[in-house]
Amino acid sequence: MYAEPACESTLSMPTPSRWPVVPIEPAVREAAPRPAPRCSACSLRPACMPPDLTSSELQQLDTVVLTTRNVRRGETLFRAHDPFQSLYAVRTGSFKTIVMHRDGREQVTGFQIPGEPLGLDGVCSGTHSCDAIALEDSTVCIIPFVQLETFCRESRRMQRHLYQLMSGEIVRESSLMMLLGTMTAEQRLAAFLLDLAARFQKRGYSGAHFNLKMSREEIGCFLGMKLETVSRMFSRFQREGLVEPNGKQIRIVDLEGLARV
Amino acid sequence: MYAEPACESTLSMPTPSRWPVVPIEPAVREAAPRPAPRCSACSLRPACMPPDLTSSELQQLDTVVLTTRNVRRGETLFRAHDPFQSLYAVRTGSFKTIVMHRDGREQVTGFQIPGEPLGLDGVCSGTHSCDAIALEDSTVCIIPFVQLETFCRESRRMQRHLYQLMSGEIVRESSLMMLLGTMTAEQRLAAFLLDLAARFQKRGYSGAHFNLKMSREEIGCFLGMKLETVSRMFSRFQREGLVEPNGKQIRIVDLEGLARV
DNA sequence: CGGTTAGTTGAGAAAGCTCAACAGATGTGG
DNA sequence: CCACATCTGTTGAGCTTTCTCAACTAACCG
Repeated sequence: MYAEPACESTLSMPTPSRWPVVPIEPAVREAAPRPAPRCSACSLRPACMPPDLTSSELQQLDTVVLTTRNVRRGETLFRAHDPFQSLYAVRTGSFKTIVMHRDGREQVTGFQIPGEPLGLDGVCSGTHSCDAIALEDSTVCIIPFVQLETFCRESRRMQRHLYQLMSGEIVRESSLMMLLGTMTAEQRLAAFLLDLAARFQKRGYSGAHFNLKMSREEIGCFLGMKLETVSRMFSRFQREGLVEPNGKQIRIVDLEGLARV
Repeated sequence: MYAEPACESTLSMPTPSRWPVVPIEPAVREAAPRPAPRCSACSLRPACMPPDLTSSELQQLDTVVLTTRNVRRGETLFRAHDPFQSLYAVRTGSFKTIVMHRDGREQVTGFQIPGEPLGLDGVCSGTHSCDAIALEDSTVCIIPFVQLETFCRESRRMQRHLYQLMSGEIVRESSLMMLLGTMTAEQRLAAFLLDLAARFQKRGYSGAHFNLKMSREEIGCFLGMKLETVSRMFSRFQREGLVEPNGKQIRIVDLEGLARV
């Protein structure tokens, strides 16, 4: 999400569909799984898979991850209560995950950018517990869970990787709880921008200048505050010379200052 | 924690230590691992392990979980930055897990009662990311992670169980984020008491009458509010006839009312 | 080029925090 | 076993942060 890095644009180029029978029309192409460019050749593999797979493991991985799926902006990849079949890895674009209370209140529990996993919530009950919604036109790789389990019984590296992925999600959520439980609105937004900057940097994009794909309301819903407060905090950061916000374009001017907030 | 159920008291009876060499003295006995009563015979197994293990799987489980450890009230089972070696299952007593910010602010991320897991945060980086502190004198089973991984490659049931355990933790934390992000202080305390009641009921204790082992401050630190606010909310619930709090003794009078808050 | 949505800003209201006093419970040493 | 010190919990008063409601502007879309 956020940035539009030229270097990834090839990933979002439409691939000819080999989905059986179904005629290739926009409405269909959008929902239809399609052959995945192979993991073994994927530029996102370092972000997504263990670094040290052998070539035979890579080969087997290619037989597990066979398809991708396109999700248009605003559409759901899965919803709460959907049966859980597969994990997903964001390939292009970006998503938000939300949990909904019965009374309609919703909480954004995360934003996912390319290379990041989706669907881990579904393992425990066999049913998804949140909605995953595309923030822009996006693509995901589909990882059928039963096949992945089999693979993990045969490959220690892959087994360990999946455990680490899930544990990482647990740790990420703990620090989010810390954010929601102990920080002021100002500190939350600063922490959010710093986290974003770090994730971009890690992927080789600029950590200082990016493009938010989510609205002020979605940021607020993630950080536990109202959109007006988000907006005020952006203005405050601008006044203090920490950040140069221009709508969804964000330029971080003073990284250390932001960290000190 | 909370309740002192007579039915579990046998679990906390001291077992003769066979820890090699070390003389049996209080200071030592408290820290020393000791032989675990076997999983195959454990009354907590339904809460802790998959329900459908074969007898050969049970036998193998007994070779993985060989020891327990006692932790005195206020002491840590592990700390953030400790190397990760093992998962733990609470056997008797109760724990809190906390994440600490560099500036000293801390957030309680969970309370664990018998049958619940500890240490899943350590898998992702090989280092624990939180402190686990005993709320009362407690015992845990020690589950060496490398052996568990081996077991999971051999047993689908166990493999699936560990995935479910971790995913369950992810889902639990999401709903906590929802709580912290969208609810009022009153709603948070109500949700907390209801969650507690449900967990007790599930273990066969009274869901309507229990004994909190954590302080008002710890509750506040978990729910993202100050201890004074926790205390005021307890008083409010009492005035409204929902809960009969008597210090740490809690009696839930009107479960539906509490759910409606 | 209207109509709609997203973002900014202000003013007043409300929830929760801080500080402070006090009461009960708990623990400790004489 | 009591007296004293220390924690833990409760309650009140005033203050701060954030929310709510409202007006307005800019950007986007058909």
